[in-house]
Amino acid sequence: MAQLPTVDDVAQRAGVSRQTVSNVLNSPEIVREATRLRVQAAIAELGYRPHASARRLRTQQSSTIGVRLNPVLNGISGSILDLYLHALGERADERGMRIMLFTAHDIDDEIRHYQELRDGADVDAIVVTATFYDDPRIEWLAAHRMPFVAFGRPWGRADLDDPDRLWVDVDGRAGTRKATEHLVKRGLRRIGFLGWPLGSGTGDDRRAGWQDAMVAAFGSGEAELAELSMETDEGVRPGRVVIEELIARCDAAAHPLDALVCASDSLALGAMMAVREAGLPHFPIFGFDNTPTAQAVGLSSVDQRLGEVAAGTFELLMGATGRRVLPHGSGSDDDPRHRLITPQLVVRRSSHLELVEEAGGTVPGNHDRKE
Amino acid sequence: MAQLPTVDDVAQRAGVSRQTVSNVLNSPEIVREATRLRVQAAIAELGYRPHASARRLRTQQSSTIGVRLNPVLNGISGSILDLYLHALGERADERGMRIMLFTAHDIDDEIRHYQELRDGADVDAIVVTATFYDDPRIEWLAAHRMPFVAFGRPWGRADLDDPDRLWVDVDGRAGTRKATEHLVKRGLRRIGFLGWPLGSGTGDDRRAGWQDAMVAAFGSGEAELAELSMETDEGVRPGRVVIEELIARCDAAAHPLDALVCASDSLALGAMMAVREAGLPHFPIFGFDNTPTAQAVGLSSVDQRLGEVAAGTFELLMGATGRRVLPHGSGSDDDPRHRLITPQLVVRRSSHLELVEEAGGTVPGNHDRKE
DNA sequence: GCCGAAAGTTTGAACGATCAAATCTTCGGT
DNA sequence: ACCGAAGATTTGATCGTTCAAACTTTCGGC
Repeated sequence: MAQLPTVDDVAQRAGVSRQTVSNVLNSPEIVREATRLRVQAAIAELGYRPHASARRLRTQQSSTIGVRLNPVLNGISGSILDLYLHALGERADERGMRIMLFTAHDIDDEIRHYQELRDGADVDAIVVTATFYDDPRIEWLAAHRMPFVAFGRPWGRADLDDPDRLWVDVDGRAGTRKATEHLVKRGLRRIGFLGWPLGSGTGDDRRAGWQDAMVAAFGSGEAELAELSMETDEGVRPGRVVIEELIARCDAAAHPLDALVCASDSLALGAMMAVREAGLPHFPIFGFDNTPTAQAVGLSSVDQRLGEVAAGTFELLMGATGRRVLPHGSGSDDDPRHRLITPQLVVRRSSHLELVEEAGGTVPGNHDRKE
Repeated sequence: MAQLPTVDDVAQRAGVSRQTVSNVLNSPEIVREATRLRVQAAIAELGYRPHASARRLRTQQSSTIGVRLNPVLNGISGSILDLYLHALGERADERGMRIMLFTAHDIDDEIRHYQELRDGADVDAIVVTATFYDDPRIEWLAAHRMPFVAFGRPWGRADLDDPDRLWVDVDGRAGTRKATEHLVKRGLRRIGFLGWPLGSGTGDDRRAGWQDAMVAAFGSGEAELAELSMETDEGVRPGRVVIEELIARCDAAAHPLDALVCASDSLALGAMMAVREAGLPHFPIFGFDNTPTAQAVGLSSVDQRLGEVAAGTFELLMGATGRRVLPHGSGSDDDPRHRLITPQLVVRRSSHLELVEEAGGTVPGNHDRKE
């Protein structure tokens, strides 16, 4: 058999017509059982598989979603998008969807790709990541009625509930609150926060969670909160530098720092190095993102549960169990247009460089504890 | 304009026929200049873009390659496949190609996906990663005459030069040799190697590079090589445990260890922790893979140059400058069927936890040095 | 036993492009 | 001015599938 079998081959074999074969595949319930079984047998015998491009041409659907593969910016945390991608891939498989990747050098380039993918009927929907205030990509997608989901809230926009703006995101505030509460429960009092400069939606959100917990537990006032927190740029080095200042400041105030919650694993790693240098081997630290690095060095962190995020992405695009992408702007009113995932603590034994105290097993299992 | 424009719309606008429009797009040289300009103007005015699925149906080509997105196994080093994917994406864009991702739970599942992608004409070729001895995926692809490139040599096979087996890989041996030579040049004598258990092609290859350099520089014999090297499973913890033994062993022999070359960044990170515990703050260590983690903690490493690997992948699939995938088994005899990329050292100042000695700049630039 | 509706199946057309062959133009040579 | 070949353009068919409408069969009710 030189050629791949087509519907006609199957039809001939089963003694029915093209369309009946097509029906067996797409709406089996309207075909009489006897015929259906005969056709299915023929399909199996010939090893027939529908030709995806032909189907797409006819249905104008690709069963494919497009995702931009962002350039690796920040060493450590860049990988969370990769983890999301992995999770998306698995969920896509369950729904019979595919993922098409593309790279772009800037936003305009990305929009150019959207257009190509749309016009070529290559994708049914787009997943937009790393969204920002007044994102032109969102405007473009909405204007062209292209189905999409954003990973990341439309920070600062009034239209959080705009039915045209589907989004999934991680509730960072709940995450840092959980981390802080965990430290409070362990009897710690002076819990600091190391975050990013004010103004980034995500960063402010994570700081708010720490603040919530501190106010609830100790009724901390503005002054104390300011004394216990610092802001700096993302990265290991900035984290290390700034945390020294914070420790010094608290020591000077005669209320030494007890523990630390950070806005990212990078910052936390820097802080971890600084506290070790400062001779505080058991200083508890929480990172955020639960990156492979955190796992490797035994840093406690907040896991974003990207599997849930990916599942939410498809729910928004295709409904709870649907097998095709819903048109842009549809969706029932009782179904919210977004998903906010609550992250999970991953507590690694001493909340910092744990390995030092461990017994020397050769192939240790996973000691992470989730809560 | 409700519908997207088609070739017919453009043809009508330009006062020519369908086929002429098609020719302008696919073989412009056979169209008279005047006509070509008229058609191009019409294309621009209407914003026409060819419908990818229709083209695929007719040409039986998808301009898409399939890549399996492997599950994140080992925390740190898993990301090198992601980096490769990024690089592939950029090269694909240059060639007008797309990348389709898929996930699979095991090898059989992966082959099932191959079949689907092939039968649906979804992809023109497959990129296979993490290949191993007598890989059934390779057999399947070759048997079904599906074009493919493997990232990773067919270790242990006699058919390294089988024209049916296209592969790209990184010359790990050259990488560890370079790293070792670098340490030799810095005046170090007792340079150890921390690798994986014998029998893994990649691991043995990396060990061989270290051995090459040690023999060339010092004429090291079997005994010394054995004394200076250890094997263990991949991971931070195993690395840390084993390196303590190695240090102790060398101290006992009255020839303390001076430096270390490792088969992975994970092992190197473990080693880094161990030597710091042992009170050796300036002990030079080289990792392998140049992962984000290595970058973050200032670990010297060997960069695989995945951009080059990705470029090689497309050269093998499509020729030096081609825009379409070559059929399986084609390719001229003078063009080798593989690419072996020489990696690059990334020397971070002291070849280990550098941050400690640095001045406290707030937003430091990239201090990595490549050689 | 006939009628009509419902269920099941088939037929022709279409999706939007390219291939192969047919037709029309151009143009140099005699 | 005519011929033939090369160059440029058009026409009909086709890729494999699904849609829409036409057609055939089944079956309950009177």
